[in-house]
Amino acid sequence: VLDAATELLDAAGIDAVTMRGLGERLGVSPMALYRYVGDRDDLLVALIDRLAARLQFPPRPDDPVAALIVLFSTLYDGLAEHPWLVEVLSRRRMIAPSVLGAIEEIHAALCAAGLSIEEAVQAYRVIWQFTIGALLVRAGASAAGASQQSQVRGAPDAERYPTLARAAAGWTAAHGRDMYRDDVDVLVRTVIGRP
Amino acid sequence: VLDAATELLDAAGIDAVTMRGLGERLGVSPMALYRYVGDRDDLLVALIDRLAARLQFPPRPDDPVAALIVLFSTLYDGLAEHPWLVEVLSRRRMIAPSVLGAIEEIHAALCAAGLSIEEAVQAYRVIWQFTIGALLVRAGASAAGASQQSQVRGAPDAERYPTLARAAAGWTAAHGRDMYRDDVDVLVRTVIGRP
DNA sequence: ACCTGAACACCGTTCAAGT
DNA sequence: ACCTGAACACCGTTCAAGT
Repeated sequence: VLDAATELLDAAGIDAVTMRGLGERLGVSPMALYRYVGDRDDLLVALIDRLAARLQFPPRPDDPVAALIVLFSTLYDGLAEHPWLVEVLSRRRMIAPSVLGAIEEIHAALCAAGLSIEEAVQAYRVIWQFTIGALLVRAGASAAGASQQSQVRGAPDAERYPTLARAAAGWTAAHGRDMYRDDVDVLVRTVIGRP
Repeated sequence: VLDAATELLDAAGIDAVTMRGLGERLGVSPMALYRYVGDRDDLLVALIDRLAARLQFPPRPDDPVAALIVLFSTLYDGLAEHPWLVEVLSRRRMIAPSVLGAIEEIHAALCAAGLSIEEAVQAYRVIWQFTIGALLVRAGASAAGASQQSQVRGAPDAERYPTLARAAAGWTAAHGRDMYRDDVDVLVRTVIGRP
């Protein structure tokens, strides 16, 4: 059912996952699929949950801060492979049941680090929204990729934007590399109040 | 040129902004538009820059922390009205030239608060990615809206997810309200190191 | 220069009809 | 129950042709 969709996705990308294309792959009319998924968006949501279920979390360190970084990094890395994912997430609110375990662990680690349950919820929301924003920025960056879309090339007009001009070096340094790991590190530490 | 697209967008939503629909509104063939935009995605990017240029920033307080909160909140509020925006951003890396002024001010305020230029860049990236993630989550939430998409309804299985069960109250509290202002507040303060 | 018509190669989805 | 054919109402985009 969804196996074929996953294969199709891995083989030909998200654009190939259409009702018609999937029907063809299964040797079946596109209409037959509507008995099983109801909707194309439904299909995509189910696909996301499948990808989430595939995530392999490495063993968690005892230190809550280190454990949090492992958990978030694994989520980020796993989702970063699929840029189309953020597009679906922007259309459908969803919490993939498959990641509930990880979310539980994150909350537990935040509490273990000394936060109250309310503080943990807020901290989780902040870091999660940061994570998903990082994914979105990354998706945009990879999509732009070879295409010379980077407006604001070189030093931004020092007259009008003096601080940005000074910051240009830092920007281009951040440009290529993926800064998620560093950023989530400072975020976790500051949120927990342990610099 | 883009005026018509903006009107169409405001009147009938992003789905109505198609080459064909826009051509019809202008009393012109869809093909004529390709002399002016090159691409549908191009059109959407230009539209985003237009929305960004429309943003009205209130006067900034002298206190850098307060100024940062005003700047980010205004960006957030302005972009939150257009959920389709994150979809475009996920496909195209872009920095709308119209918001460069705001970005400059943000960096300046971060430096004024005592951060080095490198720290300011990192702080900006973290808060910006958090902002865009908040927009994405919000877009998903509003899209789900009336449709009963909220899986994980009620208290999550206390057996398997004890911490989440304890957190349930905090979650449902956060559910309806928009927490951006509160969240960005703590984020700015912690990043600046002034609790 | 600027625009059009006709066509290509697709979509998702509905709905009545088949086995 | 499960599937199909044909059709509906669209898309973005190419390309040769018009004024």
